Amino acid sequence: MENPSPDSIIEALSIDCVIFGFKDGRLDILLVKHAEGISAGKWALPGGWITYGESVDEAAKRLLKSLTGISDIYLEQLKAFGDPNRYPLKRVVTVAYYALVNEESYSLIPGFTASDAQWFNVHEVPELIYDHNQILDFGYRHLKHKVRHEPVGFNLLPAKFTLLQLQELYEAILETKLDKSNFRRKLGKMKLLINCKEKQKDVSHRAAALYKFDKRIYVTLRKSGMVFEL
Amino acid sequence: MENPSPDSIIEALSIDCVIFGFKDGRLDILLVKHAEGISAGKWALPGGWITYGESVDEAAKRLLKSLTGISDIYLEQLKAFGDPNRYPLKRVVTVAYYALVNEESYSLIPGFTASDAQWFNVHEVPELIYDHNQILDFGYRHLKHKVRHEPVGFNLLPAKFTLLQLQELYEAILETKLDKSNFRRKLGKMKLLINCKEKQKDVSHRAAALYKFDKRIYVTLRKSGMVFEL
DNA sequence: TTACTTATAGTCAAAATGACCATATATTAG
DNA sequence: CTAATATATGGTCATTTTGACTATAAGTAA
Repeated sequence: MENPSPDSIIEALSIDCVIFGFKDGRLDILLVKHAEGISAGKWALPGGWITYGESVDEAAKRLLKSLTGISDIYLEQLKAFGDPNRYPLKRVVTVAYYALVNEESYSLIPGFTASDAQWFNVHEVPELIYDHNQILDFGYRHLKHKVRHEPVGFNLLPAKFTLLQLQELYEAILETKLDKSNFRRKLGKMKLLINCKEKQKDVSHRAAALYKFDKRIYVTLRKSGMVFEL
Repeated sequence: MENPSPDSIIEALSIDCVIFGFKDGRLDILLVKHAEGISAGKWALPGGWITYGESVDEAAKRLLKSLTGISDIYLEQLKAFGDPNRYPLKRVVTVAYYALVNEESYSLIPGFTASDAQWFNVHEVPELIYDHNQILDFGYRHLKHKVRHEPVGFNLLPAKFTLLQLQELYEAILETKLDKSNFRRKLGKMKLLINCKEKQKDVSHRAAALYKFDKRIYVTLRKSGMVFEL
């Protein structure tokens, strides 16, 4: 049994990406509108086919870039979805990825198989094709869980951020209100943040200090786990 | 493009299971010895092919049962492994599952494509076929992480167990020593355990109380997450 | 009876948490 | 210039949780 050529697709396998963005205190999700095929005109998670020449991880990166213009971001496998009837035309198992991006850093470029690419508030998502709403739900639950045990949330912020922005991010993901003072104290003790010695600009109130996170500690905490009970 | 018949296999997709067991304070992993094919005589994770008629989850259950005789256990998807060269003959993406079983409750029955099925101490695993050592490593790391945030460890114990057994389980998984008194206090406050009002039997020392876990609280803690820092 | 093993309960200082309060520093309306 | 109003930043304090120990109880085995 020989493999087809490296750039022909594996019929039974696809990729779908659940991409979270954050802006103005709202958690968003990136969707594309299909331009062709049986799902033309409908909203969907960005995705596509895996080819013989690339790993599944590489396919996810490639597809995300070609559909939205986004590259070099936090992208991690979520789960394979393998119900026999999830895709109408034939049997396709899809490997879902989830990604965290700083929404402001990217301008969306719909790829040539997508007629549109747009951010949606995670609570105002339209009906999606196939089982994509299910995949999205799974991804959101996963993010909620993960953010409490690993410092992944930082991928959603710009490189330099204020403590309030960070707090609002956690509030948006976890859907709770947090005490400002206690939040700061907890982060202080984690030693995860480095004060940039800079101030916020163009705000109509006292400017907050800007922070970035310490990559060394970040890696340690991702491996060892942490507790972010709030 | 039509699908083949429901019981023919999807060429590009397989399943592999990382199955953890626990006995006498040791964490074990279940391996099978292949009886046929290019990997005959070598140890591997239990696995096989997915057919067109079943979901990926169903395939995992079916394969685990046919290879080892084990059914009705905690089985959850781990991750898809999709390196283009992971399988020598053709391009195959495998979906790995991990399972937790009480080793004493099952007698292993090697299926007809396996010549042997055996428990190995998780730290004394032989060289496995393909990328199975990698998959196993990933599964072990996953378990270590998960056990601290969800009460999944209980699936590795018999229905009724002593607090010392539970502690030894955590010690084996996390590779640490824990303080007995503090461990009990922490568990007491979680309200996860129910005292069976029975005593251990046939031990040559003071008999310990037997506990089972409260399924209601168990489900709550699995959803909401918990903190089991030790 | 004594040694040995594990069970189970309790102590106590240190650290962390949760619910507050107080003050500082900036902008803007009047 | 002054007051109103945003947000920043730091602090208090009672309560809870942790970590490191100590002490006693209840069995078996020699």
